[in-house]
Amino acid sequence: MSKCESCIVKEFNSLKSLTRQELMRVSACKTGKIYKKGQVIFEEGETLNGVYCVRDGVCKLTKLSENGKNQVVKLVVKGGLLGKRSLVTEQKTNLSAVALNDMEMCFIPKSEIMADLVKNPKFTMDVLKKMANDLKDSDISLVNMAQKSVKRRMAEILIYIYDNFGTNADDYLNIVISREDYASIVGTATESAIRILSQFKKEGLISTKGKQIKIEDYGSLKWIE
Amino acid sequence: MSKCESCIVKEFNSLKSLTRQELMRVSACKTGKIYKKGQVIFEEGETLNGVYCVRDGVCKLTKLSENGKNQVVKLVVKGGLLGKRSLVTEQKTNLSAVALNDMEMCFIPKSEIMADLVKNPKFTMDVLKKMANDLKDSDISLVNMAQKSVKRRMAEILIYIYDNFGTNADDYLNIVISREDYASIVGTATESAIRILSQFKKEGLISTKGKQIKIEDYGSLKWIE
DNA sequence: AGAATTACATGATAAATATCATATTTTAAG
DNA sequence: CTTAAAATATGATATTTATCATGTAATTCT
Repeated sequence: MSKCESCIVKEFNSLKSLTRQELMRVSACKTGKIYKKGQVIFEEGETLNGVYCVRDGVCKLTKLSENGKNQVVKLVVKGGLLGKRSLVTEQKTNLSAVALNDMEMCFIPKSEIMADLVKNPKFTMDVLKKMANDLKDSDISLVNMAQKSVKRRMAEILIYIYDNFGTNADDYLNIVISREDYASIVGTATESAIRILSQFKKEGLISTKGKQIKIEDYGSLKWIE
Repeated sequence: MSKCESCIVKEFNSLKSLTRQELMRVSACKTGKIYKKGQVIFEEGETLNGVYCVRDGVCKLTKLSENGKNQVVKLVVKGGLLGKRSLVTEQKTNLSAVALNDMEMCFIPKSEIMADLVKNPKFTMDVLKKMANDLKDSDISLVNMAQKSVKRRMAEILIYIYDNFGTNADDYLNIVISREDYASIVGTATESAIRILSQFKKEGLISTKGKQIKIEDYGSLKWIE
């Protein structure tokens, strides 16, 4: 397993603000973990005793609603850090994490990283900034959810995935998820999600191959409605 | 104007984690501000050069949606601190703040408080924790917005206001806001908000006197649907 | 106090979305 | 490879919510 000091993945998260010395210490105590598609990384209500650093793959962060449906709150890819909030607040996690494809992660015990959080102001400030940004994103999501139509939200998540996670060689979106997941991101019934994707297909905005989706008309999708 | 060192309001926010010395410095440079009902404290996109500490009154934090409607993201009362995010990220604010009734606030210049944020780990950790909690609340709001009916959301905001901000001597909710604001909190059309409140009234769950609302049947409201 | 503005209320109707039913296709398991 | 299970698709219908219209009550202004 590669050492934290030389790991490029950390460039995308707060760990980059640690000193070389701190990184070596973290590296020594981290453990690598592999998760298969569909596997639960942690469950809402669990006590996390560390943070997870995503080296490869994608996972969804979900929250259970009172009506029993799971809502996807965020997608996390390479470089993402899971469990920041629980690290800071000492509370049980309020989200579940589930692998959307095969994943490779590093687990860093809380005890190790907490010391740095208190002692290294650069690291603390970086975590603080990341958290502030998450909060901003969350506000945006809230407004989208409250004010936009399901069709619009679906178009936006497709654009979001395209912009942030890119496409493979055949131009299909890199992130491949079920219609049920799309429904749970957008906050609608699975059938409604399917219907809207079918409609997009008929209108030539997207095309599909199995679960894979290709964006055919970015502009129209972006400015839909 | 009272000194920060002896101000009880700060007990509700991160300022309580400052040392006596730091508080005296903050106190020396803070300015008091009065806002009338309906007055804009700051507007989305503005550069904030400090944080606001709410001494009295209530304000709403809103975000403009692309469709031109304002969405209320949060209500802030005595003890609340506005502008934390902008302080930390050095970005322009992503929310507007509008007074819902007459307010009394203290404004603390950024320059003064930033030094403490970097030097005082206890203060930094406290801001971090507050931010983490805001994030958790935001996730909950997102799920509510995505998965619950307008009626349910309306019931919940009434319960929320009752639980968090209390009632006056006549048992009417302390926070008095227009139906339009209710609509913008719940994320619905003003007419729909009005209709639902009328329905609640018919069902004996609430009663009203002008804009004031009294919760008559907390239990039924809480478990509605 | 009276006029004007704004907020509240409610009906009628349209549009969006959910739910239930039932095929069909795709994927996974043996 | 075959079969069972799961995911996708689509119709029919019900429910929820938005929009438009119009009237009444409450506030504000002068």
